[in-house]
Amino acid sequence: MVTMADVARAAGVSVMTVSNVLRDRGRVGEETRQRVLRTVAETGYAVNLTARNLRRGRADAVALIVPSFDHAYFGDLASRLAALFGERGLHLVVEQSGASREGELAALDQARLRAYDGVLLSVVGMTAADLNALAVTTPLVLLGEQEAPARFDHVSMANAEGARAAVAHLVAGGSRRIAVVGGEDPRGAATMATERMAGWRAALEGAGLAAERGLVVRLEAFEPDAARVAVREAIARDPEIDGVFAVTDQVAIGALAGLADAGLDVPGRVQVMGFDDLRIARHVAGGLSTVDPGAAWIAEAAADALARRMSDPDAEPRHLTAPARVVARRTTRPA
Amino acid sequence: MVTMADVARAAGVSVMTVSNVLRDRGRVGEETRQRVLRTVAETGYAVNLTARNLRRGRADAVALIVPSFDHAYFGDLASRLAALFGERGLHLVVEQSGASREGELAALDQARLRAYDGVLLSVVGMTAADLNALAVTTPLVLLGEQEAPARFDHVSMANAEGARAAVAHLVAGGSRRIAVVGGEDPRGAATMATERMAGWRAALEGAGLAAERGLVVRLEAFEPDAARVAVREAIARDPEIDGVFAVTDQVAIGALAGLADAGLDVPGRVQVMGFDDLRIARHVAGGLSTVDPGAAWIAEAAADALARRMSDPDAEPRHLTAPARVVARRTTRPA
DNA sequence: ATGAAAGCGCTAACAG
DNA sequence: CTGTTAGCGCTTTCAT
Repeated sequence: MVTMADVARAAGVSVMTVSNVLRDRGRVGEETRQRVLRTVAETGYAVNLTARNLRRGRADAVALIVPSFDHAYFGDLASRLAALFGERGLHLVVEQSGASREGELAALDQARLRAYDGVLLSVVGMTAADLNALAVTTPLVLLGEQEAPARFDHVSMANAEGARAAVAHLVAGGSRRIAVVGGEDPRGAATMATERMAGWRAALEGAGLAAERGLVVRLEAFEPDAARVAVREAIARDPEIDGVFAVTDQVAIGALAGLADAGLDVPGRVQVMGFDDLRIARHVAGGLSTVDPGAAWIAEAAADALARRMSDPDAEPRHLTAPARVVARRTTRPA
Repeated sequence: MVTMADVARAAGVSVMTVSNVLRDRGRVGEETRQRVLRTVAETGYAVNLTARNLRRGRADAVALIVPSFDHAYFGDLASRLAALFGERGLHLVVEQSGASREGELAALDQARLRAYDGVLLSVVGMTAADLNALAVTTPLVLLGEQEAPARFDHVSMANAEGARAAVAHLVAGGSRRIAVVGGEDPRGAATMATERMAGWRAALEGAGLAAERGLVVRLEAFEPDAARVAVREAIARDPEIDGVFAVTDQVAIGALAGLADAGLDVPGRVQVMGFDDLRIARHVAGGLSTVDPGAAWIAEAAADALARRMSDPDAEPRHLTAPARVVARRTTRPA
């Protein structure tokens, strides 16, 4: 491995001159500059960022920690954030926590985090207590879950309100027995699904309808396969179901497949609503009606919040919620 | 920021003892150990990985560089790889190159790469010449594209053969005018799309059908929106089209939407084939017929190849190709 | 069982 | 315009 000292020796200058040339700092004679550059090219030298970062005390990089790489929502978020941080001269790297409490705790390992100038954490498995116990010194912004300790910056989406509006839209379209597919968190924590289910309940109650337990379709995983099977079973159990609110678009896609399996027309016989407005949403089933959680808004708010926290560690923590919006397409009937 | 020296002072020991306790190395008395551990907890100390990595000369981390975070295929790949490397005690971080030649070149910045023990690069925009010019010292394994310089390890999928089999399946199902949606790379480089298109051509020729230029539907981006519009236009231009081979499932989903817009029955009037076998493939349009490119195989081969390269930098480069397999579902007719 | 010294590769600060 | 000195926080090596 060739070091800066090797380059310096080969070019007949000091390491400082090499360093200065490479960073365009200090005053370096044009001739010397060229010689150093030539030597760098000849030797194939590249700075050791680990050493540079250690010395400078920063990395010019931020991390996004997501529950799973394998989810369209996070892919989209990561893409947006990469662009946003890029504009600020910061590199974005993505790490996976595994969507479990243990995974998140491990991913939040102080040591790991300290290698970055800032961290965006998309919480899923951790409880409020876990978050409270977190002793992180790296600038950190929490994403996604509804509740977060006041001392953290937090950017969330309007899960409950978006879900309420979505279900209200189903009601307006004429559905009376609306199942919620996704169910609540087993631990009763304020997770995305729990919040969205609360919105479902609120909408039903607001319309004078009963939020019966039988209408709650629990899922082990928020994936199409599980949803497809579960919806088929739910329909078989309760043929009166005439509306489906899926807690995510992925779940909605599975639900649509399950309804198709059962030979039920959408939206004629059963209306379907998703949540997330994934890019493919407009292309499935003629256009999946869903809730736009404000992904662009969230990415910008998160990037701003982290930049702010990085420049001022003592700034007052901010809790921001993106506005959600119902996107009516073809799996629901016009009101 | 609390350092190891701070902890040592507070615990009344030397930094070496702290280091030894933290890494479970060396012989440390139980009493001392407890005292150090207590001090670590009290001070909230966490090792500085940047310093540790500099000293140790490794990071216990590998990077996966993908063209875009925002693509289901790469999300899936990243998930699989994270698990595979996790088993080997290596941390996986994902970076985005931006799917352009410039982006990839920037992402391949020697300096960045050297911060990892190994790198997996999913090539898209770079030409063979670019790859050849690459002077990387970090253990590197190339992924995805068909051609790669012999000196690199390379794991690819059977793009041409998979596409050939897919189109042969369309022919067997009775299609005679089969459009390929995705088109070739403008630069004529051996990209995924070009390879898959070559497979389309081979299948047609093998069946005695003409691979007319009019059957090639070019796309600016391999996304549903673009595909939907392009397919609508193609069908309007040539109503005889009775089969569609989409170069990716994402494109296929858009193509299906376009065919639905045009009121054409799938698979009765037009058969549709995708490529990738994304998880949602089985849930769209009753089940999208597609090509399984062997994602699991690829992830394992890539992880093995990189581990091997990391342990032996001089090992003979290997070029591996995953077997592809047609998955016939409901958007094609049985032969 | 514990500690002192040296140095990983780089850059800030200052000297010339 | 260029070079010297010091040290970022840690681990390796060797001594005690």
